[in-house]
Amino acid sequence: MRGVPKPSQELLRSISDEHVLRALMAHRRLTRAELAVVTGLSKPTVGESVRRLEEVGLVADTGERTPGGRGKGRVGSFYSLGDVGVALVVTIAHDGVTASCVDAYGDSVSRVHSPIGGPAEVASVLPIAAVEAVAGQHVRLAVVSAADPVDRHTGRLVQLPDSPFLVGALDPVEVLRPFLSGPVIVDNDVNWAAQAEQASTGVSDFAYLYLGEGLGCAIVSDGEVRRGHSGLAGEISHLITVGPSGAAVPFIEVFGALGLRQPESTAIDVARLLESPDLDVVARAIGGVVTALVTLADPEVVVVGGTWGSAVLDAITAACDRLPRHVVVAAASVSSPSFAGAQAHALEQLRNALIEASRQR
Amino acid sequence: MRGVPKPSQELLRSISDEHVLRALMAHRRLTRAELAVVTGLSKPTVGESVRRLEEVGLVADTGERTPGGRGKGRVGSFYSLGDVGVALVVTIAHDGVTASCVDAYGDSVSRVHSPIGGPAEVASVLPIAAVEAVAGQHVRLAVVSAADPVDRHTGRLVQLPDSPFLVGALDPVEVLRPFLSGPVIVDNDVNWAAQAEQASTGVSDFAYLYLGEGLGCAIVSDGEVRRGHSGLAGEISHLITVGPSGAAVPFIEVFGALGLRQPESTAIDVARLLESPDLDVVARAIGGVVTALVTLADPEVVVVGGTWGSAVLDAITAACDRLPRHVVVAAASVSSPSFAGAQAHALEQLRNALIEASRQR
DNA sequence: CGCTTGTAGGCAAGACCTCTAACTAGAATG
DNA sequence: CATTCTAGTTAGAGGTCTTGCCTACAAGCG
Repeated sequence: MRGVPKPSQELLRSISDEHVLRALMAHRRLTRAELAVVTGLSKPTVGESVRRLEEVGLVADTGERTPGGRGKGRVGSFYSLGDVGVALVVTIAHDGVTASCVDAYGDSVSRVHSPIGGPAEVASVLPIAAVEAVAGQHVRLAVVSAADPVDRHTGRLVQLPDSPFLVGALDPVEVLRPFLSGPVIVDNDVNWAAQAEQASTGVSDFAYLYLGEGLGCAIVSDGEVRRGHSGLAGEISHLITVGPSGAAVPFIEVFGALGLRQPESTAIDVARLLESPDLDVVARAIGGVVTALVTLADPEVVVVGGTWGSAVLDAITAACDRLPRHVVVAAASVSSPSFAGAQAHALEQLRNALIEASRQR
Repeated sequence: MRGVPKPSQELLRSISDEHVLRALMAHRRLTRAELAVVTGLSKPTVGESVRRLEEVGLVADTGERTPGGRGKGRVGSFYSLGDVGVALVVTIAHDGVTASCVDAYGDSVSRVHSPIGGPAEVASVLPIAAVEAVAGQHVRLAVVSAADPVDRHTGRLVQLPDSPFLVGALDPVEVLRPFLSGPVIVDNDVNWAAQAEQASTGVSDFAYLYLGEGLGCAIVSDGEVRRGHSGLAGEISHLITVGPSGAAVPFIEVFGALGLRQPESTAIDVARLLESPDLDVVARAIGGVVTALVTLADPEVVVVGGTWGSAVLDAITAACDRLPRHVVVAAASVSSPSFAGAQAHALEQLRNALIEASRQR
């Protein structure tokens, strides 16, 4: 039984405030009369709510006045959110760090990209990029996308046996905590990409198969990314599939057996892979992975993304057509999906934090 | 953004009523004074709510009075839920149909079991068992557990290629609709079993591996059973795993290759399996299935149930200890898990339906 | 210039809901 | 029979929402 709130006048008031705040988030600036129409509340109720929210600084009179094309009538005052803080969005990939701030309207108010030469530089570059993106603004929370598995409970990046470790050991929570007043939310880039795809397509049950230097997968069930107990759901390197000779081997070893891994590393050599004569073998192995996805997660569609995912889409589709349970395979449709997904989540959390703040005082 | 209700006095009232109803569901009978303590509401508020609910028949004066050991003081009246209807719980397995009614307190008020000889008899036995269990009561909804895959949208039982079809083609929604005034909720028995296990252990991320005449699996993520797009998540017969000779083969074919399937059927011959010298091969194949579970769903624990699941638990544990990603394997702890899970869901839905009814009038 | 029209915002009254505090009802106790 | 204790009711205050009406104010028109 989920906790039902106690009935009280205060509850009603906070619901009114939430309606007003969400309307301003969606429409940027509105007069009280417009707020009444948009929220469905009465004018006096809106008036009271605006007065309260203005008092605690969540809403501010913009100074703008209505007449200016709207014709006749008394001038109205436009209200918008006050100086209310932003959310920090960070993506960490093996080739660089991006930091960006998003405000409660969903606008990027800054964006900094810092290329890096290798994993070792992340720890030093990250705070610098963050400072620059933040630029003195009040940051309420941060959302981080990293190209490695993330421990769900600690937010730390973890290395799994025999898996490429692109970003390297890092504790983003610790690094970013000084810059903000709220939580740091860390997750794998593939999970964020899937979340962006979910928002874009509206499909509630699908799998996102990421094929790049690393191999990953995200599973969306009932409209949400499912991370599993430790946050390692979708780390498919060790999934058993069909190897070159038909033997049962871990997925990642298919690439080893075909000589498609980078020297001195566990990462995949994408350039060589794309010219390889063994693409059909790779596709058959991917077919085994898709079989696992279909049997265990039953997605409506398997979305394929990553640096070489779309290049081999036809081969994958052909391999999947031979499977006993049919499934639709499609290419990913969102660009910069990890960033988009992380930013969307940051926006949602920022908005929730503001609603929460309106309840406190 | 989930729909936030509009603020109104009526909303407060309905929340008060919900508190009173839930308190009575949990405690069976309470005086108004006790209701005030349990709900945290004031005495007058409780008094009003009881009056309203009594008027629409959801609450009734039991006639019982307090004094009887409680000492001095004015006698109080005990209130309880009125004649409020029940939920029908049905399990359909290859060897019989069980029908049972549960009331809003969670008590089974009737239970009927009808053995059957084969799948063909289900259609005729089901309505008879339902009539007997219902016995004229007002049934608000039904929850059905079936030992075959269930289409999530239609509630119909479906046959997957090369999978045993224990119960056979059936549309429980159509069969049961005449007996009740609300929805019929159908799902696979393994999913219900996992739900019972979830309620019993409180673990939010785990997998339930069912090993019986049929093979099945349920995945619980973030505290809920995840069914996938069509409801076929966990139908693992075709999952690729390690076969007898080390080749990559579908899980179900391991049993075929070892001669452990029943003649003229796709079901597993459990008696022969338990005496088989190839249990290590079976365990290794199950290890491949567990690997898929771990990589895709990242469960905290893999719970093993079914008619032969616990018998081979040690072999499974040994096979899983050799996997690169470690996972805890445990035996299922709930008895009659499918029934328990279905009944728990029926109870929850029945209670919600009553709260809903209190809002209508 | 003054009147009409139309919009923004505020005020007043009324309907409800919940709460506290005080009061009534009624049974056991000594 | 007075006391004590508990159940339930009544009265009044505080708070929120809504409807309906009023004031403020700018544009347009004769």
